Amino acid sequence: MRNKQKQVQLRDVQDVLDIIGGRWRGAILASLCDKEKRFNELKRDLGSITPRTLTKELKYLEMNKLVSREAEASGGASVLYSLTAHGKSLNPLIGQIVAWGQKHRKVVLG
Amino acid sequence: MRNKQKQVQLRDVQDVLDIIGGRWRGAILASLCDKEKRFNELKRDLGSITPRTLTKELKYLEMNKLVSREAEASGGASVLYSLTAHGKSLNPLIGQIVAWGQKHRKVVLG
DNA sequence: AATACCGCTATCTTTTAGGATACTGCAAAA
DNA sequence: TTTTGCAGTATCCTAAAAGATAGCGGTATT
Repeated sequence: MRNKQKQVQLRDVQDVLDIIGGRWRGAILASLCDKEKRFNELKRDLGSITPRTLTKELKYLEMNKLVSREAEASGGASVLYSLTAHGKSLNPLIGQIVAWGQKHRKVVLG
Repeated sequence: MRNKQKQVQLRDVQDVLDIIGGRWRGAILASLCDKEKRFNELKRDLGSITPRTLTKELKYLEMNKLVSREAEASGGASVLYSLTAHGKSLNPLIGQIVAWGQKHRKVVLG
C-alpha cells in the first residue's frame, strides 16, 4: 500500500512533467509569467521555436487551462496569450525548480 | 539585464526538466528513494523498461551526480545503485511537484 | 497600389527516445 | 557440468517530437 501511494505520486509527477516538460512548454510558461504576449512576440522571445511548434504547444497549454487565448474583436491588433490563474499557480513551483537547478549546476560543475 | 536573468532561469528550468523528465528518469529516482538497488532489481521494479534504456538512464543520472554506482569488489553479489546526497535533495522538489499535480488534476477534471 | 507585419496552416524531413530481441562474460548454485 | 542469475552490450526498428520551409488571408502602413 505504500507502494500504491508511490504509484499515485509517480503519476502526478508524470502529469506535471508532461505539462512543463519538453523542449518548449516550460519556456513558454516562463515567458508568459513576465506578461501577456502576442504570438509573434512569444516567437521572438523563445528564439528558435518554429511557428508550427509554437501553435501546437499553445493549444496544448490552452487545453490544460494554463494559458488563455483572447482575440481582440475589433480595432486592430490581434491575439493575446496570457496565463490563467491556474497557470500563475505554477509560479512558485517554477521558482523551486530554478532554485534547485542553480544548486545543481554548482554541484555538477563545481 | 532582467532579460539576461530570465534566460538563466530558463536554462535552469530546462536542466531540471531534463533530469527528472523523460519516460524513466523520475521513476528511477523514485525507486531509489526507497532504498539502494541492484540493476535487475531496478529493472523488475520499473516493470517494462529494457536493459538498454536502464543502462543509458543510469549512466545519465550518474553523470549528473544524482546516482552512484558501486561495484562490490570481492565476495559476491554485484553492483549497487543508490542516490547521492545531491540526488536526495531532489526529494522536496518532487514533493512540490506532486502537490501541484494533484491540484492540477482537480482543476482540469473538476 | 505595394509592402510589410500578424497569426497562423501545410508539407516534408530530420532527430531522438525508446522498445524488441539477442547475445556476452562471469560467478554461484544445483 | 549444466543451469541460473547478474550486469550489462549490440543491433535493429518504430513512433513521436521538432525543425525547415513555404504559403495564406487579413490588416495596417507608406
